[in-house]
Parts: sequence; C-alpha cells; structure tokens
Amino acid sequence: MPLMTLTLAPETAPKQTAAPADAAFGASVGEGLSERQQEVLGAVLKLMVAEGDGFSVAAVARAASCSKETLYKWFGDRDGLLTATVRWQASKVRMPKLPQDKLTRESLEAALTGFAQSWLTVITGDLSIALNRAAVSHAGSGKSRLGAIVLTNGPFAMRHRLEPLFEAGRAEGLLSFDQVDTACRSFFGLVVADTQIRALLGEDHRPDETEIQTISATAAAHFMRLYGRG
Amino acid sequence: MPLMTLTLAPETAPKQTAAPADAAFGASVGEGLSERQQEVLGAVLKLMVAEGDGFSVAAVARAASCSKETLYKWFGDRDGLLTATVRWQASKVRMPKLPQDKLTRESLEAALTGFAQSWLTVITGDLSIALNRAAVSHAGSGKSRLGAIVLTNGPFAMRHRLEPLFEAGRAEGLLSFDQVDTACRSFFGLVVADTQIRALLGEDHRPDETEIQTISATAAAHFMRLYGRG
DNA sequence: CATGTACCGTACCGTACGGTACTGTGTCAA
DNA sequence: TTGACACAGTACCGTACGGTACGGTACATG
Repeated sequence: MPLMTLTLAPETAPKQTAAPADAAFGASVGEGLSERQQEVLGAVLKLMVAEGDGFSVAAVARAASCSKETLYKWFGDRDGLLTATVRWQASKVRMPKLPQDKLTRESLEAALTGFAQSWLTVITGDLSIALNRAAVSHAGSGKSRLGAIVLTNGPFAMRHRLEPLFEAGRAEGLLSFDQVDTACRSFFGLVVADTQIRALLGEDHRPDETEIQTISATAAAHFMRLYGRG
Repeated sequence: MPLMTLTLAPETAPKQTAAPADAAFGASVGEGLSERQQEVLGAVLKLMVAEGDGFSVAAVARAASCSKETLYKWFGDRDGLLTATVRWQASKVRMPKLPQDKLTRESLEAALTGFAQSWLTVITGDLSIALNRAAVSHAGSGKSRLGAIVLTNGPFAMRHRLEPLFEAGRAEGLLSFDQVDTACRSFFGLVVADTQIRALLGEDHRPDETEIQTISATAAAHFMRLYGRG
C-alpha cells in the first residue's frame, strides 16, 4: 500500500522565517520544511488525532520538545501551524497508480476497485478523520483556509484523478456518459456513501480491510452496471 | 414542503430546572420546553448558523435578551445548551410521507425521487450544515453527545425511513437485494455523494432547487437500475 | 400590602490560552 | 576565544470566556 508514505525533503535549512508560497496543491512533500520542522508537524498531527484540534500551542511545544517562541517564529500563529500541518500531511497522501496500457473492461473495473479500496482506507483512517474534523470546524468560523485545503486534497483530488480514467474508458468504448462530472459523482457516492460523515460524527464502527474490499468491489461493479457499455 | 415546520408545544410552564429525559430520538417537538426557552434555542440556532459554534454564552444571552444565569439554570452548562438546541432542531425536521397504498414501479421511483429531493434540500441548508459542523467538531473532542444525536437524526433516521419502503418494494417484487443495508448504502451514496462533505468543508457552490431535482431523479433512476426487478 | 418567584442585567471570579520577552545553552565560524 | 545564531525553557501579559453571585424588577398569589 503506497499510502501514507513519508519522503523527507533533502534537508533544507530552515532559513527564512516567512511563510511558504500558497500552493495548497501539487507541492512536493518536503516543501521547504526542515526535518526538525517536520518533526514538529508530526507532533501536531498526533495531537490532532488524539484530541482533535482542541490542543493548545503549549501542548504542541511540550509534545515536540520545542519552545513556543520557535513555533511562532516558524509558523506565524496557531492557525499557520495548523495549516502547515494539514498541507504537509496532504502532500504525503499518494494515490494508487492507474493502468496506463490499453484498457479492457476487466482492467478498468479492477482499477476502479483498487481506487475505491485505497480511498476508503484513507478516508476511514484516524488521521484523515482528525484532519477532516479540524477542516470542517474551521470552515464554519470563516478565517483559516483549512477547509479549502482539505477540499482540494480530498474530493477534488479524487475527481481529478478519476476523470482521465473515465475519459479513457469512454474513448475506449467501455464507458458511456454525458458529463464526467456526473460519473464522478456517482462513483464517489457508490464508494463512500455515508461512511465518511458517519465516521466524522463519531460512529464507533469502522469498516475493516475485508469489508472495505467488499464495498469497493460492489461499488465498482455497480458503477459498471450504470455506466458500462456492452 | 413539510420540512422545517415548527409546532409549538401547548405552552408548558418552565417549572423544573432539571434536564429533560435522554431520548435523542422520536421525541415530540416541544419536549417540555416553554415558549421562551424555544425562543432562546432559536437564538442559539441563528448564532450557530452565523458563527458556527464559536459563540460565547454571553453572546447567546445578548441575542436572546435573557440573563446568563437563566441559561445556566435551564440548560446546566454551555454543552447542555448546545445539546438542547440540536435536539430541538432535530425534532422539527419532518420526513416526507411515503405512499402507503400498493406500490408500483412508478410510484416507488417517484417516492424515492421525492425522498432524495427532500433529503438533499435539508442537508444543503445553512442550518443543517451548521449543526453538522458543530456535531463533527464535538465528536472529535470526546465529551458531548452532539455527534450521536446528529448521527441518530441524520443518516440513521434516513435509513430507518428507507428500510420499510425497500422491504415493501421487495415484498411487491419490485426490488431485489440481499441485505436492506446494502440497498440503503447505495441509495444514500447515489443521492448525497460528496455533496454534504463538500458543503461542510466550505465549498461555495450549493445545488439549487432544479439541480437538486435533477440529481434526485437521476439517483432514483440509477437505484432502480441497480436494484429494480423486471 | 406582604411574600415568593421568575427573570433580566451586570459585575465579578478563576482559569486557560494565544502571544511575547527574556534567559540560558549548545554550535559553528572567524 | 569570541561573537553570532538558533533554539529550549520559562516566566509573563492581556484577554476572552465559562460559570457564579447579587441587585433590581415585574408579576402572581394570599
């Protein structure tokens, strides 16, 4: 599983105190963060998973064994710290490779199943849930771009990855749809359904690996029934 | 549209200071709340929509023109106030009536479309979004039953309403599925897809009435393609 | 009229937290 | 050796907020 793989940047010195550029998408993993800084962000992630955005900056400093002053120098304020953490984590999520050779109905359905399985695994993970919780909270109180960042790296990223696959399937005569958008919507719905919102709302049950496998296969099969050709 | 209809309780005097029983589901609208108390909860709702859970108790008192002491006497603490508000609002949401006479394929699909339309309308409303945001936030920090309440009155309530319809459809030979659960999951996914999570994450675009109508009809048709018989 | 009750308005208290300043320490370079 | 620097650790400040206490008012009941 290539998900959640951490690749360190080639040791960039933490020179400038200014905030990094505003890409929010497509940035490389390190993104100008020193190893020490990434350690700090890792500590923030742990705290977010454990306490869900309710932690204090002092707690971060304690957990990361660094001073509050350093945190403020590096990240500006609490929100900058949060934002950097979310962006850093988002940059670590890797999507599964999609088949580049000629598509068949079988390889397409298999790719969809794999994609669904990987997506569900990410989405139901503690980390993703914590991040989405924080983003949803902050999206409410105006201020803070957390919501937009997660939106970009969540649903939008999924669609961006899916669209070329669907287009390829259509070009190959395997799929049939008017707008890619609708197909994406249906696929997302069949795969995720109410799983994510239920998890965010604190439901105890989380699907295990075999359940995810079942759901993914069913979703892919259903999608092919709705949009497949021939 | 029978949604968001407020029916006042027949003027119950605000006698006891104790918190009401812990039903969280199926309670009648008034639920032992005086008119004045419901006014207060209405003010809380407005604040939640406007500022999303970040408001202070003092702000509630100001908005509702009542004293903080009264708030604490009635609702115990801030969380009790939040909980009462969410439960009160949840008790106001009314689901559309489903056909009770003999089902046909057409009436079934129409009922599904209507259900989907009503559900999407609720879910994309400012109020529902604010409530879900608050619930998601609080579900993170342990403590507080907000998450469970919204879970009960959201996804679970939808399933509870849907299941008998699906069972009836199956009994009538119109639908075919192994577990109602799977059918519910698919229907939810086809209807809601990523609409809710995107709204919660702060996406600007919200589907208007005609878009909702289109989505609902498509979702119902797709559902019938997947689970319909004959 | 006297008493009690329900409530508003507001002052108040304790605390927790965001943010800043200061001190001490290790490192590296001249 | 000395100075500059980056950082940890910590003390500190202002403020905002949850929660409480108290005084004042309207009304109801006897």
